[in-house]
Amino acid sequence: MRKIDLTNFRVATSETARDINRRIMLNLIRSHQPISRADLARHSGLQRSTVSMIAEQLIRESWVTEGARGHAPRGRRPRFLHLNQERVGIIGINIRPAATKIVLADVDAHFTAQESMPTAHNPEQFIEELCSRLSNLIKTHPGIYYEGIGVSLPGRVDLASQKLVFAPNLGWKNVDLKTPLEKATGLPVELENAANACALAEVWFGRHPEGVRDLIAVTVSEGIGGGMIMNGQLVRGSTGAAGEFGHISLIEDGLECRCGNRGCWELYASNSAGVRYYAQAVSPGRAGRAGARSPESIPTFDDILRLAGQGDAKALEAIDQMAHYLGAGIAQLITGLAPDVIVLVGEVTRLWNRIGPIIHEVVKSRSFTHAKTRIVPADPSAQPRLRGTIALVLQKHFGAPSVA
Amino acid sequence: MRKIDLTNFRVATSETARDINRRIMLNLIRSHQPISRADLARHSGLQRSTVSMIAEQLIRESWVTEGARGHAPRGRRPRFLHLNQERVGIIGINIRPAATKIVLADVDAHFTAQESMPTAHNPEQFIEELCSRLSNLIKTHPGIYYEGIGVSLPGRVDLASQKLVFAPNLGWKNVDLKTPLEKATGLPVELENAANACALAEVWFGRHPEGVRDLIAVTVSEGIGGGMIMNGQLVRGSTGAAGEFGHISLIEDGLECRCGNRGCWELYASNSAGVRYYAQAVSPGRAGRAGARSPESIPTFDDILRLAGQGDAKALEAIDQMAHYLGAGIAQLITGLAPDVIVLVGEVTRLWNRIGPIIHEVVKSRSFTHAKTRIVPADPSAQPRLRGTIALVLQKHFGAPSVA
DNA sequence: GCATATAGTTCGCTACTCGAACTTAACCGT
DNA sequence: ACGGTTAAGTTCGAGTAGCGAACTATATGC
Repeated sequence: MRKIDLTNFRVATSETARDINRRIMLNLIRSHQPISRADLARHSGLQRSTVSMIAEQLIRESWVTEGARGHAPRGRRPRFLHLNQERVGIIGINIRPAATKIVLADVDAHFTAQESMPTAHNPEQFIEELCSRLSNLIKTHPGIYYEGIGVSLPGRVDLASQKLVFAPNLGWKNVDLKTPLEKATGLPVELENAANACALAEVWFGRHPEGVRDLIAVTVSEGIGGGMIMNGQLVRGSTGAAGEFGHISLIEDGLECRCGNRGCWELYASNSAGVRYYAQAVSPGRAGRAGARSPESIPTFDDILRLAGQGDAKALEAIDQMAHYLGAGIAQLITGLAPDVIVLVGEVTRLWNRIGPIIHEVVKSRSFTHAKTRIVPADPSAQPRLRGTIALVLQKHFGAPSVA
Repeated sequence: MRKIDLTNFRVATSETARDINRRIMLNLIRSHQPISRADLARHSGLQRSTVSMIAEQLIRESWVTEGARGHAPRGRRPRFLHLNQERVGIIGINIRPAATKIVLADVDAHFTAQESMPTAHNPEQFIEELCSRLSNLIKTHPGIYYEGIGVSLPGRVDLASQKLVFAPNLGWKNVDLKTPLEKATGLPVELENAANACALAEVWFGRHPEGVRDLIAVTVSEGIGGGMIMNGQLVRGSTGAAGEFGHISLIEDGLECRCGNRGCWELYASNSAGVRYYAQAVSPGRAGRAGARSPESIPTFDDILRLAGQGDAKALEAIDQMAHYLGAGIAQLITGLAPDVIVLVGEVTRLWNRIGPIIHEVVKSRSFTHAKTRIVPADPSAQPRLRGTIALVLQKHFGAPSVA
C-alpha cells in the first residue's frame, strides 16, 4: 500500500480505466503471446467485449498485430494476438569510459542495429558526435515509430534536474545530456545509472519467475555499483543516490577510500581490488600501490581472469579473495533488504564456477535471515546495461499507470 | 514506474476512477482541513461538480462532516469539510515482552482509550486474554464504526501466511494471531513488525514535509530493528524479512551474534550493548558476560540513562560509545539507501542532546553521498509503535488504490 | 446435417468525469 | 433598499468505459 503523494498526484478521468486495462492487456500479451482474445479475457477477468475493444485499439495503434489462427479441439478457432515487433524502435545508449555503444532495439530488446563510438573526455564534444550519430541512425532506419532513447551512465543522475551529477570514471560533472539529445532527435530521453539500468533489465527481460518484485543488481567493474528494485519499482532514494553499495563499509578501519570513508566494499571486491590482490601475491614485498611498477608489467583484470581460467595459482588466489568479499557484501544486502534475487554483473562472472560456490558459502555463513535470496550471474552476452536502457523506455508503456 | 505484477493485479472497472479520486479527496481533506469543495476542486484539478458528488458520498458514509461556514471577502461563503473524528475507531495493539498495550484511536491517531495487560509467555493463553479484552473494549465503546485492528509485534511476520514467524524476545514461534482476533472481533486484523510500524507512523503521522517518500525507522531496544519506506510504501522484501538492519555486520571479525554472524550492529549499538559498555567501564577486569555478577548489581539500561542524565562519567562513556556505533550503522544506511529521513526510536533518544551530535559527526565522516538525509529522534510520547498500528489500518482507506 | 462447443461481436445498461449553465448566498456602493 | 458583483455549490447533457446477456461466426464429431 502506497501513500498518496499530495505534491505529485494524478486524478482519475473517464479514460483512466482504459489506460489501466490497456497496460494490463499489453503485459498479458507480452508474456503469453501468441494469445487469443478469449484467453486474455480469462487471464484478466475482463469481459470478452472489453478485451475486444482494447485489442482493436492496440491493433489500430499498431502495438499489437493479429497473427495466425490457432487450433482448438472444438469450436471456432481463435485469432492470435502478439506484440508488433516491427513497429517499435527504442534507442539504447550505454556510455562507458572505454567506449559508448548505441543500439536500435525492438519491443523484446532484440538489437536490430549496433554501433560503437569513443567516449570523448570533453562532454560537449561527445554530445555533438553522439547527436550526429543518432540523427544518422534514425535516418537510415525509416518506417519505425521511435518511442524514445534510454541512456545508461557510469554515475548518478539527479532526480530533479535529470543532469548527470558526477561520473568519476568519465571525469564529467553536472552534464546535461537530456536536453541536447531531445533537441537533436525530438525523442524523449531517459537517463539512468548503469547499475539501475541492469536491475531494470533483469526485472523486465531477465529469466526470473513472475512475481519477483525485489531484486538487486550489483555491478562489479573498476568500482561496485548497485541498483535496487523493491515492490516492483526502482528505488532511487531522495536524490537518486540510493544503491551506492560500493561504498558501504565492510571493515571499520579498513583501507582509505577516495570517497572519504574507510573499508568500502569496492576496495575489497571490485576488479581493481582483484588486480591489487594479484599484485600482492606476485610480489608480496611491494604491497600497496601498483603504480610503483612500470606500466607494462601491470596486468589488467582481464589478464588475471585469463590466467585464472588457465589455472594460475596466484590469479586464482586473487579471484578467490575477491569472491570472498563479494560474498561478504552480498550477505549484508540480503540481511538488510531480503530481495528475491541478487544479480551480479561484470567480467568476474565469467568464472562463476569458481566464485559462485565461494560467494554462496560466505553468504550462508553470514546471513541468518530466512530470506531465500537467489544469487545469480548476469549473462554478459545479453548486454544488461543496454537492455536496461530499453527497459527504461519500455516502462512508460508497459509499467503500471501513475495514478493517485 | 512500477512493473505490473501479472500474478497479482486488479483490472479497472467503471468504479475505479471514483475509488481513486475518493482517496485523493480524503487525503486532501486530511491535510488541508477544514477545506471547502471549491478549494478541493482547485487542489485536485477535478471539476467542482465531481468534487461535490464525491463529498456527498463521503458525508453519506460519514467519513467527512460539513462544518461551519467559512468567511470570504466576496461571494457566497464556503461550507467547510473535515474528517469525522467521532466516526472512525481503529484498535491498535502493541505487543512487547514487558507488556501489551491496547488503544482505541480516531482518524488522527488520537487515543480515546488505553489499557495495558501483561504479555503471557504462552501465546494461546495470551490470545485468549487479549480477545476477551478486545470484546470488552468494543462493547464499552458503542456507536463507533470499527475499521480494523492493527498489531505491532517484536518479530517478523510472514507475508504469505500472515503468521508471526519468530519473536525471539517473546519466545514465540509460528503463532497465528490474525485468525483468532478476527474471529473474536469480526474486524480485519493487520500484523506488522514493530520497526515497520514505526516507519509507517512517521510517514502517516510524523511531522515531515509532504514529499518525504523514503524514510527509515531504526528501533533501538534490546536489539536493533529497521523499517523502510521507499517510494512511499513499506519494503518487506521477498519474505517479509527486509529491514533487519540490526544484523548487518559492522565489524568483520567482531563479536559473535546469536544470529550466527559476527559483528552485528545490534551487538554494538543496542541497549544491551550500552549495558555491556557500562559494565566494562565500571569493572574493566571482568570484561564480558554481565551474567557473572549478581542480579542486583546489574544496572538496567534505564539506570544507565538516568546516571548519564545526571552526568555520571562512566554512564556517559557507555552512551557515547553506543552513539558512535549508532552513527556508524546509520552511515551505512544512508550510503546504501539515501532516504530523506532516518528516525531513531528508543529510550536512548531521551539523551538526544548528547548522542545527536555524535551520530551526526560519525555519519558526516563516513557517508560521502550527496544525500541530505535528516536524522531525527522519534518523539517517545507519541508512542510510535501504537500510532503505526493505526496507520496500518488507515492505509487501507487513505493509501493509493491497488490498481494494475 | 445437426448438435455442441468455443471465439468473437453487438447492444443496452450503469458508473463516472467533464464542462457549461444555473442557483445560491454573500458583500458593496449608491 | 436595491441592483451589481463575485464566488460557492448544483444540475444536467455529453462523452468514455466496463458489464453482461444475446447474438453471430466457425470449428468438431457423430
